[in-house]
Amino acid sequence: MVKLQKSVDKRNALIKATIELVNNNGFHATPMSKIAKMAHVSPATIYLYFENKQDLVNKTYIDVKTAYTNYAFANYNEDMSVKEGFEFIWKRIADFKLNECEHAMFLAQCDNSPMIDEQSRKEGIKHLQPLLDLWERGKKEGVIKPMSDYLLYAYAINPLSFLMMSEKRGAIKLDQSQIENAYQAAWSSIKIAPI
Amino acid sequence: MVKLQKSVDKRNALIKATIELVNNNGFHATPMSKIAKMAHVSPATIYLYFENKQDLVNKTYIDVKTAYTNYAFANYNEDMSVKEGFEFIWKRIADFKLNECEHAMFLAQCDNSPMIDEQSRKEGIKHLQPLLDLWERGKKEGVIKPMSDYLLYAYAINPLSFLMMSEKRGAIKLDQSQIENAYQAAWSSIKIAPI
DNA sequence: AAAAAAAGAATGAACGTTCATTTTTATCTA
DNA sequence: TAGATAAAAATGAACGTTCATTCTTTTTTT
Repeated sequence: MVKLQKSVDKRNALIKATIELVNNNGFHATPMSKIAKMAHVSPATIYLYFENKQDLVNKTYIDVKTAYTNYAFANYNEDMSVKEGFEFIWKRIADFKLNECEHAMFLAQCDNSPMIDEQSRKEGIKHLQPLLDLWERGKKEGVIKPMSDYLLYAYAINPLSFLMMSEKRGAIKLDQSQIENAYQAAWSSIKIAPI
Repeated sequence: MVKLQKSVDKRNALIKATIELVNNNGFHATPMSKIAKMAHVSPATIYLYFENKQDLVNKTYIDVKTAYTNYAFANYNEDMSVKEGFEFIWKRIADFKLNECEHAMFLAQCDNSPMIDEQSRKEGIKHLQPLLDLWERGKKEGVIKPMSDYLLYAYAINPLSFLMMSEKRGAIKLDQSQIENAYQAAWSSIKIAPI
């Protein structure tokens, strides 16, 4: 049997340090030496786990994006009605963005800067399929507005990133009632209004 | 009389170069030497116009943010009804984000990374007041949902940033009918639904 | 005892900023 | 107005530092 060479713990520590340092300083102001220090590892050791700095940050991005979508769709099943399913997924995503905000901040920074390879970006989008399927069904049933997935995402999901950043920056504090407001805003932006 | 020393053109060229290079490479991967080259100026000259690199990027941020809000509120007047006023401002902002996308991209990157001083960030928010006033009026009239300004902004305005980035990345192409869809989504997310 | 993993020190390139000098502009004088 | 002079603006080269990455050696594991 080919044993698991190299420790998974060390890799995780490196990913974790990368997230924290990039959140606070940005990609290019985060030296490998600091990442190494925070992960209690020699700079040279990083290169046993990752090809180079760009590879490290790409892999970190994919890791975090995967954690995000795994969280979002955990316990979701397709038997739910479109409205129920959307509320379920939306609230999971809200949970993730507001509780795991280190991860969410990292994604927000990656998604708005040229620091990630186009390929890793594409890789990260894949995992959103269940939500896109739900929307497709919603459009067929006449429950969801017949708009492109990007428009639906822009209004139903993406605002959570803005709210998370605002909260992280101390501009607002999101309590339960505001999250409920946000959900209602999200739903009313994409649902087809009753006549 | 103290004449206008130093050329305004040169300052503008530096700001323009900063926007373009930061958009393509990020703040820390944009060397002063490249900014200088693109502005047809010696590196040392930059320091006659700005204190240092951080100051240059802060000033650029404020410049662009000001241009953004100036554009958004040009020709707006408070006599309009809340619905009319919102549509007017929204469409101006959409115009700006989709046509002046170099500027909009720069703002999006600044707003999601630690590259800007907290103080310059605050400075940039100020100019949004007319929109906040409109929303205040809308809430009083029972036309706009009684939510915090951050929530309203998150759903009514911020999605345009996401759409602009997606278009810039080549993922979508926004035609007039999609912009109209986006407007309807924005409005339905914040308006109070008829009973 | 051999192989794999990890380490710290070393390397060369790139960066922000400053320095010494030159070029341009404005002011003054005859 | 022409020429001289001073001040301001601009420059290219240089400095000291920092960084990603590699090299050589040591430690750990098999």
